[in-house]
Amino acid sequence: MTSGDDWLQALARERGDIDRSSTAERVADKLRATVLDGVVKPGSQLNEKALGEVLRVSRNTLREAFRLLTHERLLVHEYSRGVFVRKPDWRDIVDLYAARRVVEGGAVRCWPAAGEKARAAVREAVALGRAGAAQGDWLVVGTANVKFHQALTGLAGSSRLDEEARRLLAEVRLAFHVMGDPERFHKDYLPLNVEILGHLERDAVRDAEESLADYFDRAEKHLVAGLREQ
Amino acid sequence: MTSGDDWLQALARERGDIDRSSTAERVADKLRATVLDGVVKPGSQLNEKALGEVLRVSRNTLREAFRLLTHERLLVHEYSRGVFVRKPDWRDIVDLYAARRVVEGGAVRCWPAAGEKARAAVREAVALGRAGAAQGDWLVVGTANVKFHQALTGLAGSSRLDEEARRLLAEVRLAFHVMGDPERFHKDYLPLNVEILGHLERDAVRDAEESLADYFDRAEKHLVAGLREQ
DNA sequence: GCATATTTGTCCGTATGTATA
DNA sequence: CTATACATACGGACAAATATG
Repeated sequence: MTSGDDWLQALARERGDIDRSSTAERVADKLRATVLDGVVKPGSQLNEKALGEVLRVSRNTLREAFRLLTHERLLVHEYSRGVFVRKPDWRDIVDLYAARRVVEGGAVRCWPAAGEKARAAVREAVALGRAGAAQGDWLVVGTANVKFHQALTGLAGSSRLDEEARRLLAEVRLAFHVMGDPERFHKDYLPLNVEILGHLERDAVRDAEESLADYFDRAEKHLVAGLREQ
Repeated sequence: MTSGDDWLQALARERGDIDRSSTAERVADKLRATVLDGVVKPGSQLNEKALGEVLRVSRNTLREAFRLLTHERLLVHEYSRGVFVRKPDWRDIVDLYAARRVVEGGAVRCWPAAGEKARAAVREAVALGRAGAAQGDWLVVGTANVKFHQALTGLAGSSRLDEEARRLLAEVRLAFHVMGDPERFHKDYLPLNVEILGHLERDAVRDAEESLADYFDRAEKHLVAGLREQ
C-alpha cells in the first residue's frame, strides 16, 4: 500500500501546514476581523478573562494574540490596566497618509513593468466596486476600495510592501470606525479609482499618479476633519 | 521608617517601569544586535532554555522577544522545532529591493517639502561616511550607509515608513552575513551617496532618483550574485 | 482616605504533540 | 521502536496594580 501511504503522508503534511498557524494567531485573526468590522468600538477595553472564556483559550494564549495585534497597532496596551482597541487621532492620519503616498504612489509607477496578474487584480477591484455600487451595496464598495489600493501596491511585486500596505490600510479602516458611518463614505471615491485605472490602461502613469495624489489629499482631509471633531 | 518605605516603593515603581516596557524589548534589542552583528550565523538555532538561563529571563519573556524578531524577519519560527536565525536567499533580495525602490525612491521625492531636520540627517550620514572612509574604518562606513538610507526615508516624514525602512535595512544587513565580508562592501557605494546628496542640494530631485535607482541596481545585483553561490 | 473586589503581571508545573537520534 | 529533547497550550498560584463602594 505504498500509494496509500503517499496519500496519507500528503494529507498529514497538508494538515501540518494548517496547524502551523498557532492558536494565538487564529485568535488574533478572529479579533482582528472583529475590530476591523467595527463590532468592538475603538477605545473599548478587552477583558482577558471574559474573552478567554468566550474563545475557549487560556489567558496566556489570549495575551499572545493581544501582543500580535498590538504590534499591528490595532490594540494598545496600558500597563496594569489592560488592552484597548486603538483610537487613531488626526496626527496618526497625517503620518499614515504620508506613508501611503510613498508606498502606493511608488507602486503605481511600476505599472509598465508589472506582470499581467498584478494588473488584473487592479481591474478586478475596480469591477467589484462598480458592481457593488450598482446594487447599492456600500459594504462591497468599501472592501473593493481596500482591494483596489492593495492591488495598486501589488504592482511593485514585493510581498514585503504588500504586507506594509495591509497594515496601513487596516489602520485607516480603524480610523473610519472612530468616526461614524464608515462604509458609505467610500462611494465618493469610486469614480476616482475608475479614473486611475483608465490612466493606467493607457500607460499614462503620470496622470494616474496625479489622480492618486488627488485621492490621498481628499481622503486625508476628510479623515482629519472628522477626527478633529472628536 | 515610613520615609524609608516610601523610598523603597519609589524604587520598586521605577524598577517596574523599566521592567514592564522593556524586559522583552531589551532582550530583543540584545538579540537583534547579536544577529545583525553576525555573532550568531544565519541558520543557527536559538535554544529557549539555554538563552533564557544566560539572559536570566523567563521563557515567556524570551518567547515574546523571539516573536518580536520573527516579526522583523530576523528569526524564523518552525513549528515544534524552534527558532532559527533567518537565512535570506536571492529571492528575498529581489523582493526586498523592489520594496526599497518604492519606499526610498518615493521618499526622496519629498526632499523639496521636507523639513530642515530631515535634510540635516541626510547630510550628517554622508559626512559620517566620508569621515569613516578617511580613517579606513569600514564599520563606520557601513553604519553610515544604513543611516543614509534611513535618512532618505525620513524625508517623507512618516514614522510608520521609517519603521518599515528599519525593517527592510535590517533584513538586508542579515543577507550580508549570509555572504561573507559584509562591511568592506559598503565603501564602493559611498561616492554614490555623495552624488545623491549633491543632486538633492541643487533640488535636482529627478537626478537624485536616478542615482538612487543606480545604487539599488548595483547593490541588488551584488547581493543576488553572492547569494546564488550558496 | 480606606478597605475590598476585580483585573492584570509574572512565573511555574504539567500534559500533549512533534521531530530527531 | 524507543528515548530524548523541545515546543505548544493550559491552568493554577501569587504578587501587584487598579477600580469601586
